[in-house]
Amino acid sequence: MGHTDEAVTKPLRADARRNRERLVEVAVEAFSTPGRDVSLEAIAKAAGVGIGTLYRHFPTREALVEAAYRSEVARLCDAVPGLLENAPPEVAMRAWMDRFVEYMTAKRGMLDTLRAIIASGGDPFTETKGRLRTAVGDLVGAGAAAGTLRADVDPADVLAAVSGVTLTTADREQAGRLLDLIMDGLRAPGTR
Amino acid sequence: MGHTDEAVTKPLRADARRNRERLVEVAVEAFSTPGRDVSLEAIAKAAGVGIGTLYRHFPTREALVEAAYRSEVARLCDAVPGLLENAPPEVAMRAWMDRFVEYMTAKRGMLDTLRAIIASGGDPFTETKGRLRTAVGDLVGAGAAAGTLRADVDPADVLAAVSGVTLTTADREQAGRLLDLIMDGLRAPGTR
DNA sequence: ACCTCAAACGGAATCGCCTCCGTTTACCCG
DNA sequence: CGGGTAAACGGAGGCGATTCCGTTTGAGGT
Repeated sequence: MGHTDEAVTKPLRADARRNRERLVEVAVEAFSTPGRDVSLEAIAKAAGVGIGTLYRHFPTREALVEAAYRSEVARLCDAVPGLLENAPPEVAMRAWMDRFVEYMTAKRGMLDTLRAIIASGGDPFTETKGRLRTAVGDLVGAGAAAGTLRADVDPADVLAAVSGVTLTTADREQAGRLLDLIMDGLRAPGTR
Repeated sequence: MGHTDEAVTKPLRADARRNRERLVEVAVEAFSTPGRDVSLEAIAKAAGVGIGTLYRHFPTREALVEAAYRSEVARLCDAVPGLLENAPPEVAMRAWMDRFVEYMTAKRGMLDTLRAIIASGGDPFTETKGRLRTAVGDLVGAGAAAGTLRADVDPADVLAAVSGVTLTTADREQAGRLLDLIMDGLRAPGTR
């Protein structure tokens, strides 16, 4: 009755888990380059497994893309605690934004397939959106607690702003400048 | 100045036109059976042409489906004058409804691909809808002029009603009874 | 009637998707 | 520490899509 997935997932054999991870890893890499459409066989080979193995783990191309997508989101969100440990919140926030740009860039290569997933009834977004919101919320919260970031910021707004930057900017440099701009707006009054 | 397509279409060689027609014909037939997904090669063979010929005329599967769809609509609309010549308007209307049911049945087999066409930006409907409206309008007009059908009927409503019947009924017999019912509603007062 | 040539034809060849099944291997148990 | 077993592996094979190019043919000009 869970709403997200199965609590009864069997422990998966060691080699199986290894291969699955390997596949997602390669898939992220492969899908990140836009324009190139990679064959599943190529991904399997790059991951050092047979095509059959790929298909057992991901019965359809969509399943693989979705896994790759989720994996990227997870990496992004999991990075937050580490960033907060090693730097003051406002610096962590800025660093996280940079990662976000990378993440969105990767997503572009998957866009077509993600569209297909949506068209066929799936919804890869609602879950991941929640996770992202939480991640930003943690950063904002830490900054507010430290007094360096404004406390009245809606994480969703930050997300939207950063998304906008990645979608509209051409190169990294420009994106960096815009992110700096956003950061300025996030700082608590008097901490400029 | 046409808004629908190219006024500069070259006259197409005789054999080419023959083959194209043949292909559409076979495609309609093939797509009309739901569930069966026909290979393009099968269609080509059934039409007695090589696979290359099929691809030259219809570069993608979608192009073929759309052509088949348009062809069906055209057949349906073109039938109206003939029906009106050989029968009083209310009888012609009823006969046309029967044909409409057949047409919708055929469309079901194409539904998936039509969906795909829409998803990729195409719109196979607006044009055909207009043609259908005109066709029904002619039938209604003739009936009104003859005094056997109500004059205040919106063709779009008739279309909607008949569509509803085809979508909800299981067998021909039931559909026939419902169409009779609709016909009754269309008759001019006192002509029951 | 014949010639010419662009248009049209057809199908072999290539490629990716996906299935199926014989082989290998991790893990548990005595 | 073997031994058994179910899980996992891997790739050959079947199938459809799509391209490419050598061959055929309709149609206009002489």
